[in-house]
Amino acid sequence: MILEQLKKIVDSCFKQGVSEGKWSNKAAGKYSIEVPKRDGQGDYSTNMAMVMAGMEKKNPREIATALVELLRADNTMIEKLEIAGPGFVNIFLKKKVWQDVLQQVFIAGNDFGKSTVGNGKRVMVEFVSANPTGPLSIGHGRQAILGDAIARLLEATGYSVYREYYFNDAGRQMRVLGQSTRARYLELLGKDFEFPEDGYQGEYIVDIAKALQKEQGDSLVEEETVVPFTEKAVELIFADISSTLKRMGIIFDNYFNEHTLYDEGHIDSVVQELRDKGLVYQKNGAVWFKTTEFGHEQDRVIIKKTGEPTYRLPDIAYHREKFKRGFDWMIDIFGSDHIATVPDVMAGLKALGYDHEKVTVVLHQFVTLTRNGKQVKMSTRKATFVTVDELLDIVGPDVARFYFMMRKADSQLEFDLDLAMSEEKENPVFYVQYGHARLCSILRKAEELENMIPDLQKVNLALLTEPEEIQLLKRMASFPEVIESAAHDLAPHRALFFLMELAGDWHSYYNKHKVIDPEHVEQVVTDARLCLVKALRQVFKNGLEILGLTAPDRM
RNA sequence: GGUCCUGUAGCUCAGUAGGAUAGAGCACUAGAUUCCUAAUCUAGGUGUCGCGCGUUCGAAUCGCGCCAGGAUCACCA
Repeated sequence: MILEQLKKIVDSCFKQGVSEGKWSNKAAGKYSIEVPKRDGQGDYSTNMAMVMAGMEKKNPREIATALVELLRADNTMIEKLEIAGPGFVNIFLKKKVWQDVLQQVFIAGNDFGKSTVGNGKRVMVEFVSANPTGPLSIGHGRQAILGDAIARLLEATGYSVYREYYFNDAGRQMRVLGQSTRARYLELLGKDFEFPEDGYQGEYIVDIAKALQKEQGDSLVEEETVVPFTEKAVELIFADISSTLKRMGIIFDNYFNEHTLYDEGHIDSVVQELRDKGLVYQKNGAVWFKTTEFGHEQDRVIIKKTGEPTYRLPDIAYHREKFKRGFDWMIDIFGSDHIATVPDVMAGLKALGYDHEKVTVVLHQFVTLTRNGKQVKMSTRKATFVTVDELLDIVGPDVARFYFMMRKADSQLEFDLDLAMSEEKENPVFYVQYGHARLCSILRKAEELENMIPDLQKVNLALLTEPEEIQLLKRMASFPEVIESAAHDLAPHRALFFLMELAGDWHSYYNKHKVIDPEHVEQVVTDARLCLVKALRQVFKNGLEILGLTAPDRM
């Protein structure tokens, strides 16, 4: 907000310069205003003079001087101006500008940091989408948290968000699941059994078999089909998955079953439509989609010679349904192993006449687990993987969520179990949460002393002049921008880093300055600082909440 | 071989539309607590930003070419 105001001032000075013939309009929109890295270089700085220098063939410092003269006319925000380095104009703002941030925080309250830039646009975030063959693995965990955090950020910036989980409980994988379950069931009853070669070896299959035994006794021994086994397995695994998601605080608006696409004829109609457009042909008994028409290296099979579709076809049909359901924007969160499917789906959508740019795919890299400094080997087949549930048992939902959000999607994520389990010093989750708890503690103390939280209108905010206080005010002021940019770039980690930095500023301040200390701190200063504390608590609370983390009052 | 991602301090990683002397946490060392929670703070130092060339006032950031690691290239999903 402060940046926006300053931008207006700078822009109008730029225009004034144009109308006075000091420079041309060429640099419009090319220059920027940013926060300098180092102290002493102002609250903000602009590179306008340097951008212009190249275009106008003039000395940047001359332009900077002219710009400074124009900016000097402002007396609302600007305290001081300096020309530095190769031609930066450093802008120092009045302290009052920062002190007034507290007003904004109090007025906005729980909404501070949120915005309406999304303008109510309907966005679907599809994530997790694991088929019910077993418990959620660590990789799913990352995706679940990443997707949910992106959804939360979009909600915070004014989008209307719909969370969807796409799954398929049919096909070969389900047969194998049923066969595995039957084998375990027979094993439990001491009968002969044959475990499928590529069967699911996890302990959870045994649990499912036990549940079946409890409900059905030995009545399924003579069962010819695999159906009751598959059904039970799917039922229990799905219950397990949704309870894991619930533990992580994730609630989907809808679970979309691939079946729907067949039952309602969407698969057939996609094929028909592509056929009508001449983009489909028969070869070797299979049906091929001419993806080469869309710049791909080779065509792809969409219906096998067995008559079954490959995964591409339902994926395309599913995305078409998303469009038909009227979403303005569709975000898919996938693991990097899905990379090959993306171009095929996009080609399908293009072929069907949809604007594929409304689909954004976020691919995240893998997760590795380390423990005692060594990488934990994970294999689903051998069931040596760590499930999200087990992880939650070990570290709890806040820590799990925090760690999964700590890296940008493009980076591989190393999950250090030792660090995550630590309840002391080095755990960044507690560092941030402790910041909030400390603020609560001070406010409790204020109440105990019947000090009461002072009325903002009566407090003299001009008493907040310590460098650490200005730093905290600045940091708070940037919160809405951070949330907006994190949402825009679908990058929750950036909001998390903000909270860690805010916590750092706050812990330093806490150790250096007293808020409540009748002997050394004047009451009027305490009042002002209590306002600062209250506002800080609000920012911590909002930030933690937007990311789905809890904000404990005490620790 | 094609496509995508990654390569920044001993380790794990930030670095938003190219900006000034490249940052944080961990680890290591030494200190800080009569009083708002020491799950905290303060002070110590490290870098050919994988390599090379180019674009320009200016490159970790953009382009091209290499090198290394990961993912993926089914009539599996």
